[in-house]
Amino acid sequence: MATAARSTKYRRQSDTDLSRMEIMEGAALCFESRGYSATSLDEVAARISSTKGRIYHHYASKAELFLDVYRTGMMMNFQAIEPILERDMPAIDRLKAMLKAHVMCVIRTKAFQNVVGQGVDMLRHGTMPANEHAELRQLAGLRDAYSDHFLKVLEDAMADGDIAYANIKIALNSVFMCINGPIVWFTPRKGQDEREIEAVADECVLYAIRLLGYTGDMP
Amino acid sequence: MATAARSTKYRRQSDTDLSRMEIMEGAALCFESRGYSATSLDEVAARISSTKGRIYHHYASKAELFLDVYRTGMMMNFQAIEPILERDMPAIDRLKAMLKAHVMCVIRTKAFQNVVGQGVDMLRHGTMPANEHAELRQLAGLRDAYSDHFLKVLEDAMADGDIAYANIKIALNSVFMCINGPIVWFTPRKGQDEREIEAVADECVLYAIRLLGYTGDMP
DNA sequence: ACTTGAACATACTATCGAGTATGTTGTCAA
DNA sequence: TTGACAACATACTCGATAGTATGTTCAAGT
Repeated sequence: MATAARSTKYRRQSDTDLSRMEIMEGAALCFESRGYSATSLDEVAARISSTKGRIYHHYASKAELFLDVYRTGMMMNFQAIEPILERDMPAIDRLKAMLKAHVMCVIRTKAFQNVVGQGVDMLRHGTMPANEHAELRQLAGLRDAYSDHFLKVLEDAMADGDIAYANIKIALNSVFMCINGPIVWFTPRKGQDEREIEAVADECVLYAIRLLGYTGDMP
Repeated sequence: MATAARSTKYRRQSDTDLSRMEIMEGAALCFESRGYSATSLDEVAARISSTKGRIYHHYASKAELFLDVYRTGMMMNFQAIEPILERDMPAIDRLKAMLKAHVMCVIRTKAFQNVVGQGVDMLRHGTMPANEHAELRQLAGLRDAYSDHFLKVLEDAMADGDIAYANIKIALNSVFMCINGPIVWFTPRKGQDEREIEAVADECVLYAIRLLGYTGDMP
């Protein structure tokens, strides 16, 4: 809806990124609701009122489409927290801001984040075909890098005495479970405006930092 | 390993429950690692050094096997917390005990709990074939009943002033995300004894009740 | 001891979906 | 303007797998 509808049947060469994004959005929704292997490319094509031919014109395989959705989901996450990383503020405040940004991003890009989650445990159990497996590992590296940003803020906030945890890995996992929760249980309501969504996100953030032993209150 | 190995090729009629349990354990592991639809019944059979014929002797379809694993997983959960429900103690203590029991159960029956999770969002998106869908709804009711037990303890503990939350649904979801976390991130180490597992569980419980605003310390 | 049926194993079918081969339409550069 | 190629659509192939049909072994009642 963002771009004017073309009257032509086929789209222009310069629009291939738009085409790929449309495919990815359809794929993300399908993968989210039925899972990677239960989703057929015919379904994905039907969702965007297209055909399998279009998908195979842009992607070499189903796995590559999946990986592109995965990568795009991770990019969205990075873009959400990157501006905060450079800000000069106490670790605890940076942590709060990062959590909030992450949850908002997660809610907005729910389908993509669900695919990211699927990708993570596809790697864990090695279901991907061998040729794409390498790329999957690379993307998992992205995920680790993202996680590390939170790990460092946690360490800093701990050093400042604002939070307290026993095992940082378990703590970080618990935090992520908490702030990724909306991927699983959040269902957007019709006519739900930005304020309501922010309220949900704020509550998630509150629980996440409380979990870390933070006893102050929220802004 | 609990029962002595039979020297006979086929097992006795009275052992059909044992046979079904063995099938379910293999299925749970397969479903956990590759997902429901990516798992073939030949894989499940191979995992228990058997054949598809045996599975179809006990189950009418792949979906029914899945549902039986689901049901069994839920039963394990109920059995874990049921004795605690009858105990006469302050709500906050009951909450702690229930959380601990749940996490321990979840870690011990990881594969089954993963299947429960898959079942939940299979229902949400209606992927199950229509005939088994009714049974899936029934099992979802079991899940809700289980969830309600925690919901009530939360309300009681809130009334006692021991915890504090804004939206109880979001709070409960966050708690479950936290205590179900091990299903996703826990990987059993070789030679890891009961004490170490309990330590992990205790930490999960700590984070879960901290999340609810509890500021006391743990036993 | 023999017969019936439960508990499997083996061999087959039918369908679905990933991938391919080929056809069609329109864009754009020269 | 035209021809080459990008952007698809259509029509197929082929392997994997859910489900079935049938064969085999043994346990237990009589």
